[in-house]
Amino acid sequence: MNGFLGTYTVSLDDKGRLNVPAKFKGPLEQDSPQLVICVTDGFLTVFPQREWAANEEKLSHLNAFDTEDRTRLRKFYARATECEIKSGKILIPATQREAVGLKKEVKIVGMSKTFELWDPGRWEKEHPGEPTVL
Amino acid sequence: MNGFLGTYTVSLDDKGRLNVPAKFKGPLEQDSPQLVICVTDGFLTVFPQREWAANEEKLSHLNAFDTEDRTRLRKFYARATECEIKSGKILIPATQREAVGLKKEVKIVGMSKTFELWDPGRWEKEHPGEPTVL
DNA sequence: AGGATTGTGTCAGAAAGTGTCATAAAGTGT
DNA sequence: ACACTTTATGACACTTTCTGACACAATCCT
Repeated sequence: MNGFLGTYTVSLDDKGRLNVPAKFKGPLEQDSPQLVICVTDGFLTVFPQREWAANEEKLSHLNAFDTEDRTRLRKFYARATECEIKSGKILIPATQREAVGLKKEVKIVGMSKTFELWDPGRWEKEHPGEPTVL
Repeated sequence: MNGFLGTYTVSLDDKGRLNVPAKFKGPLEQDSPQLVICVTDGFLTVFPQREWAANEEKLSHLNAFDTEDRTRLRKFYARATECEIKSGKILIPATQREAVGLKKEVKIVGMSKTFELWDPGRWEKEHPGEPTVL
């Protein structure tokens, strides 16, 4: 498996659940249904559990008693949520949806180890003419 | 489990009890209902029992006869209280609520091993534009 | 002791999250 | 091009979680 590749357009259902494309479903479900969704600059980044842990590892040198370090940790942790694929769908918490303006339609963009969720409008604005592949 | 993640807005009930979000409840209750709440710079830090013990361990090398070390120890111990989750709620002592200006609404901010409680006003002032995730 | 304050358990209604299924659409093999 | 399989969508019923409120217990104060 080569990681998450391609750009899809999928829909959220009435409760804000993402219909995960079959190609992403496999890797996610067999590894572990757990994942972490993090608000980045105007879009959401989805980390499979293992990948999140790897990133967290990189912060382990920071000192939770130091005010500045704590601020950095907060940036990381405060914007994240733990989620799960259930019945092939991922519920994106309402607040995260709102934070990046997700409505009914969502662009899913593979980034190998992780993938991103974009509002199609914002995606087009920041990546004009980018084809939707797959 | 990835520890405490995300930013929530929850309410205190009429007696000042924090309604703990379900995602935080599990870890807290299964580990042990005991926890320690500590006044930090303008907000409260909540340590699950085990995490408190781990931090205490780290401070054990400090010298109780050294003036500076004593000051640091005091910061840690004098501002802390032992609390408990009961019926899924944590009673925040009135003095701690007042110390950091908590009113009806509270921001809960996950910090992995611990989590923080902020007055929304102060949170927004110190973290402008930070999304409320979850 | 009496009254006030603070702490605790519980519950009902509202809101949010979850499982499942029928239909529609897309992809596959012959 | 056809029949068949897989995948995506939308809808519905159901469950869990959150909130605010109430009643009662414990504690403090004079």
